[in-house]
Amino acid sequence: MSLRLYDTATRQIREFVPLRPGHVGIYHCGLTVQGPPHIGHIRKEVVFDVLRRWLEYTGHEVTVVANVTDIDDKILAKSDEAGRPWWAVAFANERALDDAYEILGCRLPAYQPRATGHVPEMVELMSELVERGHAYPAPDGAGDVYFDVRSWPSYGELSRQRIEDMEPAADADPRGKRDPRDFALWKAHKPDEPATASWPTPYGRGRPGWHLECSAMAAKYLGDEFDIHGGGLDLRFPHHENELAQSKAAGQRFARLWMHNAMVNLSGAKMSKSVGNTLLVSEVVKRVRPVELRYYLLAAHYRSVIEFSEESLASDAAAYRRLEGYVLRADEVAPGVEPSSVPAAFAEAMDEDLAVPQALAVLFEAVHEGNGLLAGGESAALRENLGVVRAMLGVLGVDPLAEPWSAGGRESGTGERLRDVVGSLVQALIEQRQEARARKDFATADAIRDRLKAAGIAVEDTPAGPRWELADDGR
RNA sequence: GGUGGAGUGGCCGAGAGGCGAGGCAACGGCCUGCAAAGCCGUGUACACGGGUUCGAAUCCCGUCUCCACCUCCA
Repeated sequence: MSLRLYDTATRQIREFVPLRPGHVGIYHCGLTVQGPPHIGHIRKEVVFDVLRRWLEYTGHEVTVVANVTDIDDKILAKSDEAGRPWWAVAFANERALDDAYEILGCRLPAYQPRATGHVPEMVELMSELVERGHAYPAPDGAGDVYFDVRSWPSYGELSRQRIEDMEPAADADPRGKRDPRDFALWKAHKPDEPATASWPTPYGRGRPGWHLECSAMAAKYLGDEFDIHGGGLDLRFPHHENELAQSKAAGQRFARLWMHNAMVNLSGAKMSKSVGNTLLVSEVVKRVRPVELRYYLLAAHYRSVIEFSEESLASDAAAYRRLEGYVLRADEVAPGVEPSSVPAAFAEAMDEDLAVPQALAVLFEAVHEGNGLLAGGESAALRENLGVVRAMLGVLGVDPLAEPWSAGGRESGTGERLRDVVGSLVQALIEQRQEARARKDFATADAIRDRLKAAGIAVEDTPAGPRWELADDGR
């Protein structure tokens, strides 16, 4: 059994065969850093992080490249508004993206190339396209360079559209375009834009168009043919279509398989800045813990739309706590169990186009079994179950005993020393409560428990004695 | 207008001709001094109308509704 993935280009689930056995190269479009990431953006990161973990679990070495588009119209506009250099705006948002990666337990890509750091590669690619007759400088001499869509017969193959059916560009400013659908490889410098936002080319000064960036950087880091190109579904057209056309027209083979994750909707519409219905990662993480947000974003199949709601977020957070509760309790009873290996049914689900919902069903069944085992105390069966459960959680990146979730316990950012202090205070109170219970002074015992509860600490009595954890403090 | 996708129990969310995925919530019970957690049990759902079939949520035809892309967008 091996991995099968849905390929947007052929619209079918195909067996995934890496170009080089045991090695997988993935390029997915990162962000245009015009603002901090919202949960729609980060869904893509979580989806591709799970893919990467699954590939690694099944013995592949994975190279992930995710670009950072750090120059574009909106960044320049934001820069104007804020009175700060465009690169300062871009960098601040790039930082916010990296923070989001980290807080959600997504491992960083191997390379995060910035567009502005790869201008020579882009110019080279653009010149190649001009030489081959697939691109041309704007006849008005302004410095724009366009891709000639009519020169590339398979243009439209990725999104299955015929050029005739496409709506012509809305700006209605063809400026010498041979076809209104021709798109800009390079955008001429405009007098009102800062000089630092343009670079010299044989066709005049200007800055790169978005599509050209990805083609140039994918080839630089992954070669002229690589395994998987990913991104949000909204990028399929025009961005990925254009990338594909450019790279192929320049003689490259480019991506072997295209993967697109579905959107996160809010109030029935795609979460996006232009609609004004975004939920920033930094905001949502105040309502649920980061690991719960990660679980929420990965629990649905990656090709299904997530209609965001507070209710479903809370529901998934509760579901995750069930998984976590088992692992933490089992680890207390049977300490030191490391992740082992994943059950066959889990592997089959993951292999079938990352069927995470089905994989989760396998996981929940194992946890259910584990909870039963837990009642009997330490046992070989419990240890085995815990190892298997941890292996599954690890593939999804939500094992509470693994990095980064284990470090700060349930509350990320809680200092270790502070935890120790709180721990011993709580322990003292729990001992008092135990004494009260022993002499059947339940009023006192309950008062202590209520007091702790009010302080955000949940105490529960188990066959192995009382245990405590930080409560959900109503979030 | 073109290209795709979706409508599943109170909610979320898989599945894709025949055995009630899974989770959240709810209710009853067990356990508990009481709780919490857990365990046991309780729900016959697949937008609507036709059709095919021994059998349809799943296939076919029609209808309605919703979403994405065709403009910057994960």
